Amino acid sequence: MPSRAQATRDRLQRVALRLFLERGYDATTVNDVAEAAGVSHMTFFRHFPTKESVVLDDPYDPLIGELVRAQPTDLPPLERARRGLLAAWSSLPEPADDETRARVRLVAGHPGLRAHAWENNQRTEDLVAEVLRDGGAPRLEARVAAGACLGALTAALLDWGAADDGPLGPRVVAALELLGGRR
Amino acid sequence: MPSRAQATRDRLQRVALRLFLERGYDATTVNDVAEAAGVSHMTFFRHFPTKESVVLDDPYDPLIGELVRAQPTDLPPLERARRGLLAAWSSLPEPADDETRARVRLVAGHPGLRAHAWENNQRTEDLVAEVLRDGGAPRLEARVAAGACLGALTAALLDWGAADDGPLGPRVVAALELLGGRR
DNA sequence: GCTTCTGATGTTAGTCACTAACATCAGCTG
DNA sequence: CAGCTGATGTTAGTGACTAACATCAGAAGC
Repeated sequence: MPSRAQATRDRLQRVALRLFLERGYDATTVNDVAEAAGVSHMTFFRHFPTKESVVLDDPYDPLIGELVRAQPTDLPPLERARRGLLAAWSSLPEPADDETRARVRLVAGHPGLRAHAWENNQRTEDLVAEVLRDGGAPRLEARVAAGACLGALTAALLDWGAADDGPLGPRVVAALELLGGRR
Repeated sequence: MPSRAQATRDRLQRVALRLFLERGYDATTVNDVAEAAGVSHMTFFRHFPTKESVVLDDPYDPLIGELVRAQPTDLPPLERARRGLLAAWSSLPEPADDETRARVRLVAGHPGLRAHAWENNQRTEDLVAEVLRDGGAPRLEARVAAGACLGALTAALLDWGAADDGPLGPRVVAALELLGGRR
């Protein structure tokens, strides 16, 4: 991980977020970002495969997979997914700073970005569904459980982004609790 | 609904699906589709706002909103959403023909298309969440219920698309049943 | 210090989705 | 047949993204 490249990458990301917030995402071209960061647009694309990807990072999949797998297989799949995601959440550092909220809002307010964010989510969902299937769940049930839990997680994140106050954690926990089978 | 325009639209959609299946989505340009349909690329974009939209139609939102709203407000939001979506489903014609399955597969196999399909889904989700809030549900709970139900629906659709046999309807019903609070 | 090698970056010239402005053409109405 | 209107074509863009090739900065070895 050479440091010059890493510095350029960080600079691009920082500058991009700032410009997107200032001028709006669509009104900011990749060229604007590159120029403001003092590089050419090619350098931008060497660090980020798409304009959207500069806003969206999501490296948590492996951890989630592990922790869902660690839940007892005699639970119903929905419950297993739920507990696994709760466990994953509680083992992560709270990333709920203001910059993250700004990022969530940026994404929430832009259909294209929302769609891309959902792609990440979908990858996680596929992973969770696969783990559930390995634990013996029928395919449909595995997918539904994964879809419902990830849907709830996303809802919590968007809800937190739209709110002005309060930490993310409790919302995530509350969202997953709501799937917990009380009626 | 003038008939010439409608005919052109239908032709574009038919030709597009055929070419996408034959050559792949990315390898087919909008110009290819337009040319094969005997029109210019501008005509394509007059009928479909994006290349992706020619594959994705989704006019069911208003019905879903109505039917969720029609469920008793003294039910928990998740249950209300669940029953409303079940009602909406059972009042729709079964669209589960081979062409639809081909379409679902096309979408499932292409990240960009999946993302766009999710946008439609998100619109529906927002609508359902809003209806639930109108019925007195707290914001987070409304979003979670909507997210979980729509996630389950999508899972059912993808599951059906990936399978070789069987109708869609029962899968949808089964998916929503799985959210029905048994543990 | 100088060469050399390599990874980071720049330049240039594309393709393709998508848009705006304006021209034209087909079919219907009077 | 004149005229109107909606469907379509033409042209000329912008902007995301890619490929090919050139260059430049810094570390490694001499």
